[in-house]
Amino acid sequence: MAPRAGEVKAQRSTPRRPRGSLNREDIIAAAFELIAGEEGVDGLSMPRLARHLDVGVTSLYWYFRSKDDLMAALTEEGADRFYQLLPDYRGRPWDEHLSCYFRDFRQVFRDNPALCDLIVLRAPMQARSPEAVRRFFTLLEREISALVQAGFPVAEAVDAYMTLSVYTRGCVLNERLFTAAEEQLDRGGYRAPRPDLDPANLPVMAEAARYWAPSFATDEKFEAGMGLIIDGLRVRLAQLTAGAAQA
Amino acid sequence: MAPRAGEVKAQRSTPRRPRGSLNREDIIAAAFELIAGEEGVDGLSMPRLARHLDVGVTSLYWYFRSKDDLMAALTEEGADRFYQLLPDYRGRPWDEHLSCYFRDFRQVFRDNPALCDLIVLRAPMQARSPEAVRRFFTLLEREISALVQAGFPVAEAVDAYMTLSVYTRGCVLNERLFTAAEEQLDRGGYRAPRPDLDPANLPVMAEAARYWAPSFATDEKFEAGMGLIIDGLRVRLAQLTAGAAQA
DNA sequence: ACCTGAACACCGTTCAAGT
DNA sequence: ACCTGAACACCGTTCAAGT
Repeated sequence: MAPRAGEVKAQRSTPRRPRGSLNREDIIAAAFELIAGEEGVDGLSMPRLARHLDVGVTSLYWYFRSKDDLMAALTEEGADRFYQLLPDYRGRPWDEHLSCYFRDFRQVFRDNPALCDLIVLRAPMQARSPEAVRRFFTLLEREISALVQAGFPVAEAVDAYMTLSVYTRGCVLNERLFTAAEEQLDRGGYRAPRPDLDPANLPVMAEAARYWAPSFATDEKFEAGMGLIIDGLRVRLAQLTAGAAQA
Repeated sequence: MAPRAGEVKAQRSTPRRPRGSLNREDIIAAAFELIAGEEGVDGLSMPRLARHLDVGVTSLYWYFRSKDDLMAALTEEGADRFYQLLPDYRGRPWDEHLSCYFRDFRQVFRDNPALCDLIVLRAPMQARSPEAVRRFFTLLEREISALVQAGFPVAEAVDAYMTLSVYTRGCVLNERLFTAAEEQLDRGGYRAPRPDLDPANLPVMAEAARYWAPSFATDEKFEAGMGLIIDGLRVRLAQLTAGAAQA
């Protein structure tokens, strides 16, 4: 069937790329440009990426077996970028070190939604290459050593770091889902009115509504939770040093 | 173009459904059957759902404006199911109450991956109907009242609950991503060998590897983190009662 | 009022080429 | 060795009907 007049098949503008003009790194870089934009990680598609690179869609499949394969590479690159954005707070007291570090940890994800989607929402560690894992462990070495120097045994230092990491990513996830839903509601979704909390049936929640932060997303709420965990760590450390003094 | 012999257009088996034979609840129930199965939430599609119901795809659009609309309904129903699976631990000491409650909180999500995907990965509260929010607040009233009775001011009780909730969902997310990635690797993905941690460069991590739990997914690790948070709460409570005794 | 298939734009992926 | 379009199965959604 002949195309109707004015019917233009979506197609590449240039006739053909020379042979060496494409490579893995350029594709990954272009993908990061796309996901950093309006459409985000969800808006990334192979056709869109090909268009952005002015390449035939199928050319991408020479460098990546599948979209999953590409996503794994993006996740890996994203994780590296993330580690490099975390400052080094060594030298401060251990509790101050921790709160500064995880405050920034959270802030980096808030500033980079694409990084958040890549790492918090889909990057378990075993999906990464040996080099990426090594870089990850190097970061952990730095952070966990600081706790060991403060007096924590290695096992407890690991638990401490992981607890704060899990908590922080939980906060980030909460906030990310919250803002995503807000955007969707703004784009014409039905927004239900807040139900009024009857103080007769729900006396505590009626009062709690005054302190309520949707999605636990404020700096204050994050700090409150982090403070609880660090207080717990202070207790442990006190027990440990007391035990050591006794022995 | 006439279809080739043996070419069968995927189509409904029965000729046409009577007029009142479909409704919102049946569609939601069928969707839950599908997402509870092998394919999970990601495998849910409008055509698949229609096939499962033996209905024309477009019939679904009479009851749900869009797939997003359907997903919101599933999330809402899922949240209700989740609340009902949480047992009531009132009457126990506040710290025991909390640890039992959040231990179950985590276990429910581990037992129901579909519920986890629906609620942990995409259900911020403001996407829910007034009734669902009311039911949610009713649960919170029960849980937070227990903390208030133990001596926490309302604001701190809310923070305590939310901190544990965020931490627990962080653990659940971690584990969910981990198992999803494992499955993908088992389905023929390339699995990189663990890098060996050179004790010369990474002395602490080399020792930590012995205590390492991938994805913080063991019961032990979960309990360790929860214990830290509850220890932090004990500190607060002690400060509060000391302050009250002084006044 | 409720159910329907045809049709459209989009997606991921395979394949059989071209250079 | 690298790049390509045609083609396929699938998806979400709209529309103009049928009953």
